[in-house]
Amino acid sequence: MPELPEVETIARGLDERLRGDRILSTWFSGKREPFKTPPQAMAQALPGMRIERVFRVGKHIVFDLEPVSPKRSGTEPAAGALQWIVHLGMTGRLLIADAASAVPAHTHGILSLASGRELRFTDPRRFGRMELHLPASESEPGKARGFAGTGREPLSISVEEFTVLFRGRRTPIKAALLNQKLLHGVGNIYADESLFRAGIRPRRMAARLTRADLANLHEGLARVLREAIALGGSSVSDYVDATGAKGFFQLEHRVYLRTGKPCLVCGTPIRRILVAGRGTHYCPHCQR
DNA sequence: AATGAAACCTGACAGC
DNA sequence: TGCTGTCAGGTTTCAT
Repeated sequence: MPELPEVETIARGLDERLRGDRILSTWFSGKREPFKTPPQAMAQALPGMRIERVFRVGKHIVFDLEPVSPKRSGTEPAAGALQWIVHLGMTGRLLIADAASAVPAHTHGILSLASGRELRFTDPRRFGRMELHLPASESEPGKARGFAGTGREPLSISVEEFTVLFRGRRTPIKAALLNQKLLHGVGNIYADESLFRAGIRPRRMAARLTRADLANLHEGLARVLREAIALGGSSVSDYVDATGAKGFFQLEHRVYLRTGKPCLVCGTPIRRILVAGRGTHYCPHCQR
């Protein structure tokens, strides 16, 4: 369901409310789909851990966990530290609830916390995933210890590095934007919205974009993501953040789901086509 | 190597 | 009311 701005909003809300709380016990459904790490392994590793921090990497939500009584060694991560990673897929939700409240349908994971609350993972469509990320072994001291995601961060990559990502790619620019091994975090809404802001047609070959096109796209993408984060993300159907609040960026969409409606810049009806198997919205006049 | 289509799931909604 | 078809914010896998 969520893309970078929605995941960022959820992660911030979870960090604010869960930091310092402790996992007492867990429950995981028997369904196979939502687990990259077997539920038995998570049920064994998570109890007794304290939540140090919650943050976003690409479309992943990362929980930094440490044993409650860690053996510290200088500035190194505490012995036994690990990360719990959640990807929400299309319909996944992470909600904080009172332990006494009714458990919603399609709940696949529950962490019971020392505060008396529960962190619940629900996902009707089961495209979401949970996994454990263990720190790199001592034998690889140079390796990054934390979960790094699959690609580069759209909000911190330089325009030079951004340009290099798309060099020689004989694929529509929209497909390249959705490729999480290049940039991670961009999904269907923000691909369409950033291409509109950059004035680029979604089917243009990535390799044939000019430096100016790519500079516009780099800028347009960062701007649309920042604005969306500031408004708490886009609530297109039933998206809500960790506190149950809706976002407001859907009111700022200029092309996404506006098929047939007049372009807000030139009045030309917005067109819908299929690119990389995804519904794609653009203005045939403003985007070339 | 890289690209596109299909598959994985369920729910909401429009039209008949 | 109920059936059918379409669509959905994502990723992986399998043919080309």
